[in-house]
Amino acid sequence: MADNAQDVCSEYGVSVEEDAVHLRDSLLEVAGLSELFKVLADETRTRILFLLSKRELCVCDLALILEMSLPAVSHHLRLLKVMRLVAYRREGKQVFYSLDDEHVVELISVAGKHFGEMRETGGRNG
Amino acid sequence: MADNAQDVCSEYGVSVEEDAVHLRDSLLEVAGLSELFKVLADETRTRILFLLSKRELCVCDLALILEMSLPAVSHHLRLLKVMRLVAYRREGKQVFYSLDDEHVVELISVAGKHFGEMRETGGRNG
DNA sequence: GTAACAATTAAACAATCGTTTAATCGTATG
DNA sequence: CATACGATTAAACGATTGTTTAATTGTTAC
Repeated sequence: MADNAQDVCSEYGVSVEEDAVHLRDSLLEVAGLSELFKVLADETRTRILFLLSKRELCVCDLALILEMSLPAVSHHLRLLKVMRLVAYRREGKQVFYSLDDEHVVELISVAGKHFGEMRETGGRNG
Repeated sequence: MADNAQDVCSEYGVSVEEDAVHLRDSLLEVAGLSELFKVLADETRTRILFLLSKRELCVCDLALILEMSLPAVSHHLRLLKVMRLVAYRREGKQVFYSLDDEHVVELISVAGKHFGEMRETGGRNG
């Protein structure tokens, strides 16, 4: 019967019908993962994490480099703290942040590799 | 002078001042990467990509498994097409989609590893 | 204690995003 | 050609998100 059939919809393909349960269950494997991608979905946060992977920086340094307002930077750092991606320590009036996660750089690296290969093969020019 | 100094701000730390240029330039390395993370930032899209990494599926199959409306699924697939992450072929009335990118599964894998280790060490309980 | 600076927080606003509903397109069938 | 079904598109709506502005907290120096 339908062994590797792939249609379902109305015409009772039944195909996936059995697999549907299995496939739906398998979604547990990726449950919640998008929360991490949400963090990197903002260009500013990707930049912050990338900078912090190079060296420890205080908030006003980041604001200077990124040419952004202090509250804006602080706002992003708050999320990074909640997600436990950065560590911070107070030194006088300043607060220094550093990267506290090993997977972030890996994710950035893979994404970079992706667009790198994209440019070689994919490009939409001739 | 300031060699590994890390303060700047107003009190003329000058520290990063030189590095600021270098650090700002280095941001080119991560320019645009968040576009890929934006795709995965939505739980539904992560699920779709994950399902397509397991087998080819038509739109109504996805709608069935994800328990979502057809337009909603189609809407997400549109973005995945634009981003060249999926391939598609028409077969009669149905359109079958499949994963057409090797990095997506890698990203999902790393994210999964992240939360996996998070649960071991990080947990917010004692 | 006051002043100055770094940082955080809160409220307000614009902009973006995802779903729904309805309409349209494409293909197969009678 | 009309009907049915799968898929896409468009408009509309609600919800979320990121930045700005202003106010507040924490620390150092006078």
